[in-house]
Amino acid sequence: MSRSNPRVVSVLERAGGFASAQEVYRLMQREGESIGLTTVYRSLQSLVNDKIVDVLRREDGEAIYRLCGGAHHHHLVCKGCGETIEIEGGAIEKWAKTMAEEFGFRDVGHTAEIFGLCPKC
Amino acid sequence: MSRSNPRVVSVLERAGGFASAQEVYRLMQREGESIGLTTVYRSLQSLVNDKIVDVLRREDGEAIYRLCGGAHHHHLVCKGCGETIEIEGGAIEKWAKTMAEEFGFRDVGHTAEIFGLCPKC
DNA sequence: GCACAAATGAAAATGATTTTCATTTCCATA
DNA sequence: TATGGAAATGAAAATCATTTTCATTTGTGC
Repeated sequence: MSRSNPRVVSVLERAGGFASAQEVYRLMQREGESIGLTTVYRSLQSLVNDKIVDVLRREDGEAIYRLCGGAHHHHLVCKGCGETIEIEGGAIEKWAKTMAEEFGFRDVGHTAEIFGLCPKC
Repeated sequence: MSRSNPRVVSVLERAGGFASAQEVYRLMQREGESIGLTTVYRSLQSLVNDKIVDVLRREDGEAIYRLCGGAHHHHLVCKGCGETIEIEGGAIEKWAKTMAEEFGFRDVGHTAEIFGLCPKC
């Protein structure tokens, strides 16, 4: 079994928000780190098992990972040009917690994104 | 462009809850319906466009579909067993509107989902 | 019947993820 | 310092859902 790889953690830290396995791999390549795609996948799985990393899914089904506990934010995405603005969740955090409690859910995370046309488009 | 296929709708009705494209296909085969996998995918996409069908993702990334009332709602999804509860957005609707206005976005929609472990898992 | 657009589906392509398997790296102990 | 085995690694192949291609079929109005 492969161990949680500190180099992968480091990349996730620098990536800030979410990153897919493929993105982590590409980033490490670009930075001259020598690592195989297989190892990236195994490290991420291991990190998820250890609850160091959170996994969820993009709209297209690709798995995306982020460090747990790190401050998280949401996105305002332009349908026209793709510009993305990071925004605060505000009321959402409370909403998620309330809903989860109401239905007895534990170990809870959430996603929320807003999309529309930005002023330029 | 392919049209929303009533035979696919019918299968989703009989399936009750969620079904993946592959499952819909297998079900139709088993029932002697002559249909191609490609057509199943196209029909489901079309149904999603028309907001007749809801799509979300299994833990493994496979897309699953089900008929939905059409009313705008959000999901509370169990990471363990996949059980899904439809919940009200409440504060989110206002949050999305506020954020969009703040940045001058028009024509705005949003997604929000909560995931965690349900009481049984 | 005829032409033309839409629908269909088989097969190939795509892309993420997993598996296989041979090799390399670690590490404890002789 | 050897050495033997366990864990880690990664290249390449396999898997599997989904999409694309493209040739054929179906339906509809004239």
